[in-house]
Amino acid sequence: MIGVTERRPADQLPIARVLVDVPLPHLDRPFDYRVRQEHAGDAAPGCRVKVRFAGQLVQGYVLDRVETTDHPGRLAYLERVVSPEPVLSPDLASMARAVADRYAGTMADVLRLAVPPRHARVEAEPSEPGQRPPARGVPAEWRRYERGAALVKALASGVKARAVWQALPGEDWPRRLAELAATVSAAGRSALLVVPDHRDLARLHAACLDLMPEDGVVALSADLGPARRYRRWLRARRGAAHVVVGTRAAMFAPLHQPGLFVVWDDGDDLHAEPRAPYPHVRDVLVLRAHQTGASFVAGGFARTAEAQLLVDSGWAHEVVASREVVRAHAPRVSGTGDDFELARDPAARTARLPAVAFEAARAALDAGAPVLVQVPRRGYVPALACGHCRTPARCRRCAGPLSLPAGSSDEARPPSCRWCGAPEPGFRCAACGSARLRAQVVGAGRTAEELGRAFPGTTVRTSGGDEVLASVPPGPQLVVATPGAEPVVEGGYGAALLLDGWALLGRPDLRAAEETLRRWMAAAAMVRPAEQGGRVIVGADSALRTVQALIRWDPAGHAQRELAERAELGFPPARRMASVQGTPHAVARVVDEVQLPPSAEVLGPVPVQVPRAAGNEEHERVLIRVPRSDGKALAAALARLQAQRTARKEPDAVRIQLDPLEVI
DNA sequence: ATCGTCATTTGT
DNA sequence: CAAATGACGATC
Repeated sequence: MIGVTERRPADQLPIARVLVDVPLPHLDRPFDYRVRQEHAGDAAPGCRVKVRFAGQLVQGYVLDRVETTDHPGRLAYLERVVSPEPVLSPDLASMARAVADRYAGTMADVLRLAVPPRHARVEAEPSEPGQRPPARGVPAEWRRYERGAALVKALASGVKARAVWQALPGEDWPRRLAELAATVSAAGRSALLVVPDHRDLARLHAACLDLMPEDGVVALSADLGPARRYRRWLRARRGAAHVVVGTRAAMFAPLHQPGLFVVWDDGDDLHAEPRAPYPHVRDVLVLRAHQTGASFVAGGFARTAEAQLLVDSGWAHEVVASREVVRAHAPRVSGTGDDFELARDPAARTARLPAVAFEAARAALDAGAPVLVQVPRRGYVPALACGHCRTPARCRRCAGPLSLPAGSSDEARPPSCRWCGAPEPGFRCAACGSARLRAQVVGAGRTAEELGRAFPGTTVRTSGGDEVLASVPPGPQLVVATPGAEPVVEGGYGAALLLDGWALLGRPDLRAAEETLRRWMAAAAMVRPAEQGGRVIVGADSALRTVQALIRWDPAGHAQRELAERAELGFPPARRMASVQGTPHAVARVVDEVQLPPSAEVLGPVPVQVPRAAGNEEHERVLIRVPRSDGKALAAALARLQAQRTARKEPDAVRIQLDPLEVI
C-alpha cells in the first residue's frame, strides 16, 4: 500500500542510466532504472545508488538522467540513492570507459580503482575552497631547457602543451614540478602529478607547499586511512584543491578544471597497476590529457621508449637542455670494464675495489663529500660462492664478486663479475680449487661491511629494503643504497659507485638496458657536477651502448635507439601487444575463437611460472601483437571474447594484459 | 556472480 | 506423483 504512493515516477527525467558494480565483462554497459519522484532531486548523474540487479542489491553509479529508455521490458526502480554527492562526473565516467576499452577490461574494474569507498561523516563535511598562488614569471631554472620557458608560458596562459622533459643532473625536480603545478593553479586550473613512491611524494608535496597555499594542495597515496583518503579525494573532486600530488592510485583522481597531468620517472615499474585491468600511469595520464585537452608532462632523468614514441609521433615536444648545459651539470662518468687494475692501496685490496672506484671514492671523502654506492636489491642478483668451501667466488681479473645474470635459469650464460663485468666461463675456487659454484645472496649489509674495511674510520650508512633513508647529513661518509632508495644529501654526493652494472644489463629482459640506465641516472644525478669534482664509476664496460649513454649523459639518444630496436623486434611500444595467460586449454580456446584484426600475429603459447600459491596448475601464455593503428581493434576483440567467455560460464579464467611490462 | 525457471532425476 | 538436484540464461 505504502509502496504505491512512493513509487510514483519522477516528473522530470524519470529514467536513470546506471552502471552497476558487477565484475562480469558481458554486463559492462549501462542499465536503465526508473526514478521515483522522491529521488528526482538526489539521483543526479554521478551519484552512488543501490539497485536491484538479477534479484540482488548491488552498488551502482548514475551515469545520466534521461526521458526515455530503449529497454523493451519492465524497468525496476532505483532502490536507494546512497548519497547525492556526484562522485562520478561525466569526465571521470568517460575516462573510466576509455581506460577500460584501452586495456580490454571493464569500467567497473576501473571504477574500483578510481573511486574510493564512501565515508559518510567525511562526505558531510564542507570542503573549504583552497587558495591559489599568485601568478609569477618563468623560473630561471626552466630557462636552462630548450622550450622550458615556452612550456611554463603555455601553462600560464592555458595553452595546451605536451612535453617529455629530461631533467638535468642535480636538478631539484620536485621544485621544478611544483613550479609547473603552481603556474597552472595560478592560471585558474588544476594539476595532477604522479610519482613512483612515498619518498618522492613527500619531496614533491613539500616543494608544492613551498610555492602554494597549503589548502590548495592535496597528497593522495594508497596508505591513507579511508577517512583521510576520501576527504582529500573529495577536495579534488569539489574543486577545493587545485593541485593533486600522489602515487599510482592518484592517476584517476578527479580534477575540477584539468590543466595539467604530470608523470615523473615513468620507467619506474611502480607506475604499473598490478590489479585488473593493469593500467599504467603514463598511459592513463596521456589519455586523460588527450580527452580533456589538458597539458601533459612526462619527466625524468632518463627517458623511456614510450616517452620517445610520444616525441617521435609528434604528440609531445621534448624539453631538454643543450649539450653544453648538460656538460656543465653532469658528473664525470667512467666505466671499469677497460680498467681492471686493482687499487694499490692495501686497504682497498682487501675490499677488492677496482682502482678507479677506490680512487674516486677516496678523493671525494678527502674533499669532505659523501660517496654513494649503488648495490642491487637483496636477492635481486645472487652472488656466487664456491660450492665446496663456501669461499666467495671472485673475478680473476679484478677480484670482484661473481654472479649469474638474473633470470637465466639455463646454464648457457657464464657467471660474470659484478664489478668489472668480465665473464668467467671456467671458474676455479682460489681457496680449494673446486669448479662448483653455489648461489648466495649478498645484500647491501655485506657490501657496506666490506667497504667499511677499505675506508677505515669512515661512517657507513645503508639504505634499502625496509630501512630507507630519506636523506643523510652532508659530510664525508659512505652511503650504500639499493636502486630507488638513494638518500638525498644537501650539496650532492662527491662520487657514486654503481656496482652490478653488468648483472643489471645482462638480464634477459626487454627493458634491461632502459631500466639500467634509469637507475644509473637516478643515482648519478645526485652527484656534483664534474667541475666540482663529481665522479661516477660504473661497474661495466665503457664500450657498451648503455654505459656510453651514461658517460655522455644522453638519455634521449639511448631512448631513440631503444625504440628503434623495439620497432625492429616488433615489441611495445612500437607495436601494441596483448598477453593472454591461463590454463593451456583456455589459452588455446581463446586463440581459436578470438576475432583478431588481420594484422595480428600470435606468438606462443609458452609455459609460464605462476608464483600464485594455490593454483599449482601449469599455465601458458600467448602474446598477440598488432601495429599500433590496430591497438583499439585488438583490445576490443579481446574484450568481446572475455564477455563471451563469462556469458558462457567457461570454467577457466584467462588473464588479459595489454602492453604488459614483462614480455620476455 | 546470482537468482529464477524449467527440466530432469530421485524417492516413496 | 511430489520434492530435489541441476543446467541455462538473463540480469534494467
